[in-house]
Amino acid sequence: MKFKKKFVKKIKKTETKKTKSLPEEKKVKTYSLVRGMHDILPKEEKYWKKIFHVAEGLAGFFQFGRVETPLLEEVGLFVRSIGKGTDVVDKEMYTFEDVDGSKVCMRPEATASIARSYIMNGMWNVPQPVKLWYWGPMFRHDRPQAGRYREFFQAGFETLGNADPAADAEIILMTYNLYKDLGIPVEIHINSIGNKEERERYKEELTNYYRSKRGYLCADCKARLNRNPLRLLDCKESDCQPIKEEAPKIIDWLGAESNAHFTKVLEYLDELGIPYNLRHTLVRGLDYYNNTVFEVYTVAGEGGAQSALGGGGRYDGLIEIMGGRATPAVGVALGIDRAVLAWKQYNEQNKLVISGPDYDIFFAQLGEESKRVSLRLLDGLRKSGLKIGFNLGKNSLKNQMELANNFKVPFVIILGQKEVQDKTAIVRDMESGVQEVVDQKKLEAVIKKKLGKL
RNA sequence: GUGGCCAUAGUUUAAUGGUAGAACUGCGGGUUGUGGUCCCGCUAGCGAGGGUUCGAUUCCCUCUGGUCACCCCA
Repeated sequence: MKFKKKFVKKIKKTETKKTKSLPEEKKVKTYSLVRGMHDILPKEEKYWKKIFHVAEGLAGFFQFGRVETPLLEEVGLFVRSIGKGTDVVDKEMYTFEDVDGSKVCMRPEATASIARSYIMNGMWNVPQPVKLWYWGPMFRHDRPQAGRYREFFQAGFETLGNADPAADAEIILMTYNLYKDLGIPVEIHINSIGNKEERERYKEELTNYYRSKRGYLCADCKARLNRNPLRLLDCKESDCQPIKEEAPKIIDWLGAESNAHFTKVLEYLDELGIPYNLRHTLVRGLDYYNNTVFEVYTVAGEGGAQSALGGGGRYDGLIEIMGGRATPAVGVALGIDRAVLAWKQYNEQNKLVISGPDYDIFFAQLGEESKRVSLRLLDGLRKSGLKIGFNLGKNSLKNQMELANNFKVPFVIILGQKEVQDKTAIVRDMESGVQEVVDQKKLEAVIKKKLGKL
């Protein structure tokens, strides 16, 4: 990191020098990011690493195998699964022609790829259910905002081949635990949208209801009435709220089977002590969902439109639509960028610091001779498990002490000419300033003892 | 995709129709074997293009990017 920074600086310096010395020369072009793309810098890494670690741990315990599907897929895969008429497919896909003329796109989500993989790899021939999880970048050409990027990371858990409500509960439990373990306060919103027939009947009912109120609707809602009636329930226009309140609820249109499934899911959640909000206006934007749908929202931060951290539900029809055997499935997709954002906001609000000192100790070297053996000594300590800070680019001890101080390490190893000769090293206690000469062979043991790691 | 707001060093910012000052960070120094404070120095900037003007960082337009709301979603 230090090295990289320096290196960049150097390059920049020579560039500006060049342009300055040649007055008529054009300026060196600088690059900006492609819209909606962003760098994830080392500074952020502790958040990403921790989230990945927790997700991986959950996947491990609940026996989800990691699957890595390609970033590039056939366009048709998503058109078929997510559905024509959805924004994701119609407006937001990065679609282009491959070199051979075939139409491909950057995946906007992973569930369709998982379904494809399940079918292609004949996963119905292994003991069911098949539980898979993933972590990787997705691409949607949406208008960027804080917490909404065109390249963004999602993690997801998918259970294929299990129709039991317990599978739904397991997925929701994992979702809830992920944020709970991180310390991000969240709430789960849940609803059931029944099966296709129930939904169609409900849509009709809803449309009829809204038609009767047509005169009182906002312009957006009038458009939604024809285009995507379920979206009427999402309207935030204050004039439409009373109409929304009175609107028929999908839950009242569920058949016995769907109802029983949903009831069981809720029973599981009660048993698990997971708080949830029944939200009858919750309908998800992708076509493949049925029965259970849920979303997870952070209650940290300003709220804002980007407070949805993830969402998922059941998609019992998807595998069949995609050409496989009828296979019930349930899953969740979690927005990692948003989790990072929410977590950072939450920590800031509550003045929490998530990392301790960067290193256990700092290694300082002084003089040519010492520098030469330093790397060797450091490498010797590599397997000790100690986190050691060092900077062989610095030559003055003063500078290195300053660094050690910035890193807030409790101890510094000092290796000078004299110590090289004697095959010793100095261990300095930064708190008290007390120094001790230690045989190089005993260095690891002495430090570990001081750090209480033995 | 629609609309509003914004754009000065790495970061946070100041001022100005005559090309910019500061703080923090970074690098170096305060006699080359010792940190936290203090002092000094150095590096580094007007997002891009066009227009108005004798002259634009400043005014206007376009683009780009950010941000917010909508749409939608993670």
